[in-house]
Amino acid sequence: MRLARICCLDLDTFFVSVERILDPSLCGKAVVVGGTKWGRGVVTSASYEARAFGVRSGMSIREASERAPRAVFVPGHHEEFTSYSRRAREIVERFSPIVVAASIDEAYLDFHGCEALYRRPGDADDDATILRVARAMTQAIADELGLPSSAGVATSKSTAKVACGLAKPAGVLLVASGAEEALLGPLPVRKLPGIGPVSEEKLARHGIATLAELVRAPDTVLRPIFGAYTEGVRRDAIGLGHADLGRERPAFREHDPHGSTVGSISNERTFVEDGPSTTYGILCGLAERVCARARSRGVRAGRVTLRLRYADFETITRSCTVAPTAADVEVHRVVLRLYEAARARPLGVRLVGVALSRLSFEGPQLELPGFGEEVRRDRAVDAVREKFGYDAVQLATTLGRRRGQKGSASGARDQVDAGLGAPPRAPRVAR
DNA sequence: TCTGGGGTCCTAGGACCC
DNA sequence: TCTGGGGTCCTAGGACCC
Repeated sequence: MRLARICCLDLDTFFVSVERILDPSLCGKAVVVGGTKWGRGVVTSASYEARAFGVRSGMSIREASERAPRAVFVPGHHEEFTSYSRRAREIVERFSPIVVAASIDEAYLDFHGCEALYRRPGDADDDATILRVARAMTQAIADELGLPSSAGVATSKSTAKVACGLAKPAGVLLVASGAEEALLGPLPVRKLPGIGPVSEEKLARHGIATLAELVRAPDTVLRPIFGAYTEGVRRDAIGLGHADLGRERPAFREHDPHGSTVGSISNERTFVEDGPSTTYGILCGLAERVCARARSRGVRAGRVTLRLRYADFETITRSCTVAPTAADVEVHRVVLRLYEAARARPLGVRLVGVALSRLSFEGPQLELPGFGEEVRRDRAVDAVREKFGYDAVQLATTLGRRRGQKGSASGARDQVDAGLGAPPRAPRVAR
């Protein structure tokens, strides 16, 4: 018997809500979080007042400022977002022992088996009990943190998420077992998690606009669109999807040697102007950052990927399998080699990125020549950064970029190569 | 003044091996 | 002389989510 015991909890317009706590004068105003007004950023969160002007998350800041010229644009206090997210999670964990964080502002809970614990004489049935508990949870988040949130409760993760979306803002909706298909059927296909703009468009070409129509569509139509997901999409569309909460993403997970090969760590930067001559310095800075994050998580990467986006937005990736490493110099070498091989077009570059994947937990250190030295050096740098902040120590090439040195790309590379032999860093303690 | 940055998962072609 | 078939790894790209 399927029961409505899976709960999706989502903090409403999370970044905006945190900004309003930090600056109460933003309450009641159209607020857009995400980069500066004239930069190249996009909207990461928009208040309902801003949405009334047609502002949506993912939209460029430029377009948002055209639609809502009088809105308040703020870049966002990201450390505060992380802090509030953690505190919200602590509250949520009081309500169920099974909580899986899906993102900074979203979590799933499993209430199976919790009915007896929460049951009260006034509750009509167990569904009413769980609904009351979900309301108490959003109320606790509002009371203790001042953050609005919504919750959806259903028999599956997918339906719970849809219900949560329907409950917004600041609402709670429980979809009882058996009521799923009636609720989901009339909804546009785009409402189902996993169906994005591309699939929506492909379905539209077959005259499929609603989930009820999707469910009736033959396999010959759905298979080319959803591939391996086809059966899962079909089940989700009638509310018979999985009730298990799945894996927590590595970024939100404590150290877990059993999940050792999943996950990736990446860092990318879009330039203010296309085609800077300091690309090499930026690449080294990105490589250093992902390596530092890998070391802090106690993992090493078996694959290094370079991402490059040209001025016309064509995006390419080049990757390479490596012996597991989290050493700065190794990743520098690989990234610069990939960049040399990848840059074929005589066009400006607007973004570069570095990703580490095939992560494995650090075993005993290998006794390879030079390996121990690199690791010791990186660890020393990590220790200084731990104390004085990330920017306290920089690679010479990265520093060059920060000081605004122009220099040709090949000049920058020479600096890097020179840095690889000798200890590459000039330690600089901030302040 | 076009279009961020962090991720996950799937597909498909080619290399390579048996 | 076209020449099978299966399995796995590597790589590049793309859809989707927040």
